[in-house]
Amino acid sequence: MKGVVPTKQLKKIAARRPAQATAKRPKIQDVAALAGVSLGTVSAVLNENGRIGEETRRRVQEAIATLGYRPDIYASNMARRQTRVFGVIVSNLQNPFFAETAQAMEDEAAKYGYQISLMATNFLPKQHRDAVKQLLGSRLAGLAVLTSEHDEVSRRLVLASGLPAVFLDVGKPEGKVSILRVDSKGGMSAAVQHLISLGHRDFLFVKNSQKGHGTPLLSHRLRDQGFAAAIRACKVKGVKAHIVDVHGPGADAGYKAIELMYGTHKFTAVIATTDMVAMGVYHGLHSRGVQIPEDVSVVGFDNTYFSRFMLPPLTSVDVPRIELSQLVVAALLQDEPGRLIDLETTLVIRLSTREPATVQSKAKFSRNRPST
Amino acid sequence: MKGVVPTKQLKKIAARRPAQATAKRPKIQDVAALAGVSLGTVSAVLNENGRIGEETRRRVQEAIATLGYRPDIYASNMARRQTRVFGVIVSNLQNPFFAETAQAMEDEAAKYGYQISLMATNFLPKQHRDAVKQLLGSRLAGLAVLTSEHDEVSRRLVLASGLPAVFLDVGKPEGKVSILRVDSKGGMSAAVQHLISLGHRDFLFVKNSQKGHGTPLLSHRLRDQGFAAAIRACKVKGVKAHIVDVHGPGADAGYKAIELMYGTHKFTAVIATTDMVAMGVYHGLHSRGVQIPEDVSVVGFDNTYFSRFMLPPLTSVDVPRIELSQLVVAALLQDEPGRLIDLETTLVIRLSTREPATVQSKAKFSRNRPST
DNA sequence: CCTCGATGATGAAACGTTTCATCAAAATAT
DNA sequence: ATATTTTGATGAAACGTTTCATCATCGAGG
Repeated sequence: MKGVVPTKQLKKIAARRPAQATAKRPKIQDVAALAGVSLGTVSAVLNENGRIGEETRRRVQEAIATLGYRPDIYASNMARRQTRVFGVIVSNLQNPFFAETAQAMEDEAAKYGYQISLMATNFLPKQHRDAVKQLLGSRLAGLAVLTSEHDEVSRRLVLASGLPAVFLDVGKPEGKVSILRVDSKGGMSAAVQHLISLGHRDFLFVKNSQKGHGTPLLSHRLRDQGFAAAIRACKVKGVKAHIVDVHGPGADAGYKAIELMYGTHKFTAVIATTDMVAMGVYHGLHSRGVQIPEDVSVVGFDNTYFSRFMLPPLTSVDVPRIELSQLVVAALLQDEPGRLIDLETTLVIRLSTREPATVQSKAKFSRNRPST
Repeated sequence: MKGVVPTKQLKKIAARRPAQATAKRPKIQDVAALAGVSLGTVSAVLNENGRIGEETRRRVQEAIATLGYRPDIYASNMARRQTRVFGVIVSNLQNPFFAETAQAMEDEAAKYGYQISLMATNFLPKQHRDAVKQLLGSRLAGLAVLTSEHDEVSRRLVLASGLPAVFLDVGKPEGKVSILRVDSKGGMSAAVQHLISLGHRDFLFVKNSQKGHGTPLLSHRLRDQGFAAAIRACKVKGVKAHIVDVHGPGADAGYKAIELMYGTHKFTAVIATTDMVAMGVYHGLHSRGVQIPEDVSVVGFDNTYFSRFMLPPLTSVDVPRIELSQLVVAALLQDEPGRLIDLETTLVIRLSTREPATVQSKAKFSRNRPST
């Protein structure tokens, strides 16, 4: 609130802001005139529809080039009653996974001349619904809901809009709504297998569901289920798992989880539902003097850019952002009945996982540490 | 490239995509009819310009409410020949500082009914220029260039456009271009003072300028200068500083910097030009068995959300994102001659800094560490 | 030579706003 | 009572595209 100009006054300015006398840009008319053709022809060339003769096309393109003409997307959108914008809803740009995904979506959409309108829900059901409403009200070409905390109301809004849409993880394809199913189960399974093969038997799984006001939100449900399934499916004797669910922003949740569980419960390996959560877990363990991976192994989920730089580098389940965005954009573009889209995950093993202490003592690993 | 539908085919679809038969929404006409007034009156009410009688305004607003009318921004933009969108250029969404700043900008702009069009340059001069061109070509209401790698060409493009703009750190106010000067000098000075008062004398400063093809880019120049100035200004005897400049993405650069300097140069404290870089520094030091802060202290710059969760939590210079976005948005809205805008920074002290080893041995600190 | 279909090109109408010159009515001054 | 100003409301024109029914041309088939 230190701004020089009070908010209220700015609001007035914002509303009245006069139309800028922009340096005038060429319009289709100009192109048409220069090329010696009609309006409609130029439009046809631009949009590659209709039939255009070879020679005409060349002339038009030449005219476009010499004038440096670029179509006015607002006029275009208005005439077509349909924008070239995909709405993208994410939970939280703070989380690098979403930041990276948003970036990937933008790049991918740009390939086809589409733009992205990005909204963050910050895990608040109200913001989520508002975002959906606002986006639906703006003539989008498609909507990608990349949060896993859905609410029924907004789901139905989207469905009713008839807009091509992609939801993450939750629900069934219906109308034009496709479901992108990240193979969380497979990822979790790989993580559990990996830890078990190292000799771990006592697990702590840290969930981070975000509680809405009324309905509990379904965030990361597939991951939770995947973990449970992996534990169940495991043939090895003596495997035990504690599950703890903490609310709040990712990293803080991880910290709290350790606060809650460490000391009172036995575990040699932690699986976090998110790299962010894993970060908090690191912090929690570290502040209790627990060494990773000597004392406790940790696995994350997302494989964000940062996981490489955590200390020690984090073993994490990779959710490929690039491919994800390709699949989503393709689905939105095609504008066909909703279907199920599957996305594979892979476990990336780094230094945060190794044999548990008991096993370790036999192997006698020792880390490169300076004599103090 | 695993998408089910080949890119080429998608491009065709993308171009031809038929106008969606959207559930038709009320237009101004409908509102006018219901309220029993004319088009222009409704428009006047909506934009709070012109003179409207009390009673009329009420009726119109009622009609708007009952119809659930929301103006079509595309038609509006077209008629006004001016959008309510601010262009925002950042370096890299991977970097949490930019992600958080982008979020803050979006929130702030939304308060005034404005939107954000976000572009990332990934430190590539070509992308930077392309972004500027594209944004300038789209009837923006203003442009914020929040990267510090400017290039002269795009600076002039912006200037020539006559658009209200804000640049970060570099250059002089001119035309409608304001300069937002983050007090990097003050921040650096605080960081250096802090370290010196702890007893440090041998510094390593890690720059991360991004080299363009032709011209070297000016990223973080103020921070570099701030560091140099702080060292120079310091009255204490025996202060020495090494400066190393590494290119590439932040965290990787930090790692490389340590690779280059550790062992061959003497330093007890590292100041990184960025939290991201600091992260890489952590990694580099750690992999050489160097303890933070026992052996080497580290200071970052930005104070991103993550710095709290690094191990140990990172001492960092805070650049307040919220206030930054308020200042920028205010400047863009006002649309007045460019001026100099100052933004304060503050040093946030966490656990990554303490007395250097020699001093420390006297004090006999010891960390809470479990007996292995 | 005539007809027909295919191919190319045309331009008027529509999209949903904002703007602005103009008008009507009411309030005020003369 | 008349002239003048103020206030409030009007609606046509413009914004820059896309769309689509229509027209012109040409080559082929009869």
